[in-house]
Amino acid sequence: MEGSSLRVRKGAWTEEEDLLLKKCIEKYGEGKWHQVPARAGLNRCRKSCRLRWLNYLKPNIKRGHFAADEVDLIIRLHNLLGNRWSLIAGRLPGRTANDVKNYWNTHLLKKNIDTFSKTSNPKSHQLKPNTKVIKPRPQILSKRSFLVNLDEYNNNNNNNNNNRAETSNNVVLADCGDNHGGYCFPDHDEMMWWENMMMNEKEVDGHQLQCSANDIDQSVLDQIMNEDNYGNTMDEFFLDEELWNVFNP
DNA sequence: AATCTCTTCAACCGCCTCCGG
DNA sequence: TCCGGAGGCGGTTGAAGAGAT
Repeated sequence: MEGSSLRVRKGAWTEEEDLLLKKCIEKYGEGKWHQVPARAGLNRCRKSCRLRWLNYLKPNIKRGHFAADEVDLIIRLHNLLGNRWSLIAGRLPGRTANDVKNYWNTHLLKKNIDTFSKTSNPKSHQLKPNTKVIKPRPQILSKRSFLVNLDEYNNNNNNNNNNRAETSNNVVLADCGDNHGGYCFPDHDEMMWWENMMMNEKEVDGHQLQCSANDIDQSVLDQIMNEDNYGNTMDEFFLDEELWNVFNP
């Protein structure tokens, strides 16, 4: 059992340990966490190293107060996704899942509880008591299975109406996370996609997932299929009922 | 000044999923 | 098919600092 060894150090990290870890990641890159403690000369378990890097040492991590627009986004995404902190954090550049979770628990959770008990202002961005949180089912696809299934999916649509753009299938999202080495939607497309989804909150609450297949440009799909890196690790695909069935016959 | 209480957030823990042997 | 190891995630804890009494 990890962390049960008496020899493994726990607790707050020292500057020296941070430095060792940083140098190790710079030299060998992220990943292979089981090798990191030995490589870095650290008396820490792999999980501790990974966490320290992802939540604290990694470059571009944004520290300090959450801006109003970030808070707004967190509230909206939490409405949609529930406690899927890594997904939410993935839409907030520089913020980690731990940061978002902590912020929610310390700042927003209390607010929501207060809001529930005092008011039901429809214009409020606070969680509505009866909001049904969408919990999309994650599907992990390797490059191979993604391409096969995508092919099947397109064939089905082509058979039906010969025009993907007219399909009613709804793709929910492709989570690329930040560190998976997999495909990410280009910023603009991704932003538009999320904006689109969140602008349609009413239907989302009614469980109709929002991004139809024609919202994802063919060029984006082409890029997925040509992306060499895609699928070496895995990305999650969240699918609506119909598309889920296509991918899981 | 001392003590108590509250808040924050870094870090840990346990669980789940995937992959490779 | 099974099993163990690795990566990753969400929930929880506890130390440290801030504020109140």
